Amino acid sequence: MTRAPRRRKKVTLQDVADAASVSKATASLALQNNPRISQPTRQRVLEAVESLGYVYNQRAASLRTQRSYTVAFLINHLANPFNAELISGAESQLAAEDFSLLLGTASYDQEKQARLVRTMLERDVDGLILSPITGTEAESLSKIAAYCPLLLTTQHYEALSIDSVDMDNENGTARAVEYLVQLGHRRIAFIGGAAETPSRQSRLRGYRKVLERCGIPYDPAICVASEVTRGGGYNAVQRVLASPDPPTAAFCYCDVNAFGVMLGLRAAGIEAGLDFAVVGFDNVAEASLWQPSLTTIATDPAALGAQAAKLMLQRIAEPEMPIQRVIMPSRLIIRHSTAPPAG
Amino acid sequence: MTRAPRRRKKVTLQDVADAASVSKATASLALQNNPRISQPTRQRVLEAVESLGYVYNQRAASLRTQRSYTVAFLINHLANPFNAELISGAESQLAAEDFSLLLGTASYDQEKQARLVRTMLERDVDGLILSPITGTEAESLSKIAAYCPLLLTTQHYEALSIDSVDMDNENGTARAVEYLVQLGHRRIAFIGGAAETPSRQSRLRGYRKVLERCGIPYDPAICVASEVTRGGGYNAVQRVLASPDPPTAAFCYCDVNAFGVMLGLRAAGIEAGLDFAVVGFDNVAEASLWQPSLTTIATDPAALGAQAAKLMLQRIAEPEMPIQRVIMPSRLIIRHSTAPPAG
DNA sequence: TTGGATGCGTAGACCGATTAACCCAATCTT
DNA sequence: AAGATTGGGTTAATCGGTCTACGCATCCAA
Repeated sequence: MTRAPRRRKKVTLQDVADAASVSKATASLALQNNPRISQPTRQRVLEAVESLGYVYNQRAASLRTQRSYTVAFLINHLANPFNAELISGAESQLAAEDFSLLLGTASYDQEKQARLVRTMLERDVDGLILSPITGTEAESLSKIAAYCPLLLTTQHYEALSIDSVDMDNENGTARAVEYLVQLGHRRIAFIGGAAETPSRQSRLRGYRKVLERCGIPYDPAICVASEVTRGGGYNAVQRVLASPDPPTAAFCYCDVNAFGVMLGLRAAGIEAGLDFAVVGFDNVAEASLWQPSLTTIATDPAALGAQAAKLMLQRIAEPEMPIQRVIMPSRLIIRHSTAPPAG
Repeated sequence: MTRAPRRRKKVTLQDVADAASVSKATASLALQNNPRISQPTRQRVLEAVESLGYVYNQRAASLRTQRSYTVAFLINHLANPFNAELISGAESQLAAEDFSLLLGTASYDQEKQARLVRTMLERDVDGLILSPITGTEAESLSKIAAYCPLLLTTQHYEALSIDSVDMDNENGTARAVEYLVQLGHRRIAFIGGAAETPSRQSRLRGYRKVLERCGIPYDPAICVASEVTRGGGYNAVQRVLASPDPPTAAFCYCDVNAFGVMLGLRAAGIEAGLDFAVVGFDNVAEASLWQPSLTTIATDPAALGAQAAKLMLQRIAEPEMPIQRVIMPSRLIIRHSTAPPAG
């Protein structure tokens, strides 16, 4: 196999200028289509660019212009399809405006997140979109926000005035629980989600609101937090089934928990969609493939990402604009894991 | 055009130097732990950094050092879980070496890919990892490679001497087909994959090698390409079933095609794993959830991405090192979609 | 006493763009 | 005809770092 081609020294704007027999300034202005440069001169510059194979150096330019046309996006874990879509939506939106996306994955590691934030600030990004690890302190977020445009997604902090784009946890959950009530359920469990996280609290709020509106008492005994895994759902459902007055339905914090719940039910001889109603949240791809297919709340993570990017671009263009909090709509998708109570 | 954003003026190294009553050069060297700077002086500089909240400007430095510590990774579509894992693996590897990853998604659009490549080169990345769109011309690739370190993944070009990291298409397929033969199958279809793509050709090569070795004739009538979607597999399997001597098993180009094949079989009253054996390729998350669960070739996309990143870092460190082609191993995962031929 | 070393910093030229300020004909005003 | 415009460019400062070459004490050996 041949060796790597020797990399030739890069062509700079000065080289272009020399080739076109103009000054560097003229070359620069010509490429910016500045009306001050006459058509024939511009033409000469463009020809020089072409013949020398000049590639614009955005990095050098940004030193002067103080704009990097780059936005960082930090998430926990890319293999999570929700996050993949989120990033994907953001990237498309950014690319459409000639921005690039610097990606960082923090892997649920507080320290790694901090290191990545640091790196991104050193990279001098125009903005930072963060899907913070649960447990990230508000103070460290406001420190970042003081330094560069910051936008939170997936988790927002009530107390901080920082741009955020989130899905509608509260109303989405409410819609799901309402549906269960409509089916005739009165004992509805709330299963899963890491305790104390803002997103679980929002969903719990939506859940309680509906109960209240329908005159159903709230019973902490059938509301149990868990790890956001199948195992978490599996264990949690066992617990609520063991309660003196077991539920006939469950709203699950997320689809993954819901899958665990369905497995846990089956282990207890109960079949979701027949003897018990299960609703999830997220509408991940597996939701429609599961047996029975999962009734769930669909959010649109790509739209969420796109919206986050759009808002960030606005913020960059207009730093003094008032803080915005965007809530993206969600909708109920009815499948086969839900049915009226047995009997 | 909006007016220039009023950014908080950032603290520069000069500010730090002033605060520590040293020159800019000294401040710079101190932060680099250069032995030329005495301990007390270094200490003063570090204190100034701390008290002023100085943030290093990697972008400015890179102008001088000609190293951006940034690698671009271009893929088609991030929502594809294979790609998500690929990127994820690469990002971790890069972050571990203090590099950042600029992400671009080309969305199967040749022109968009070209635009992204351009943008990345203008961003002055240290290297570019590309999972090229099928149909990308070799010539344009070598043009890129002449300009900046380039690494191909997912598709390689025999004729080009460019670093590449790929999964083992040929042997992986061979292993799968061997397994089918061991089960007793003699009529084995090859279904799916976009015609003429390098990766399909490699897999087809692996398939034919095994047939040859086992003295089974190759029959183009039961080897049909298709779109890389469920629908593609669905339609393709109908075609081979209609052949005069229909197969009893199928190797599918990828899991997604395999799912389509299973659906197509079911539509024809045939059940995979009972009357017919189906093998996929990729081992996507759904493969284990499907009914019946899918026997498939597992590749490890995260490891692939990590390896790509690792090789790129080597290449950046040593541009003249000989071109490398890495093939990542794959393994057969036996599940329930395969069984000996009926009867 | 003189000529190195040696230790610790600093001056200032870069890197590759952008852009404010200026310059010089040619043309227009009055 | 003198002064003001205007069109088309150029000069040189600037962005925020890095790094080579040099300066200046101090100390040591001969």
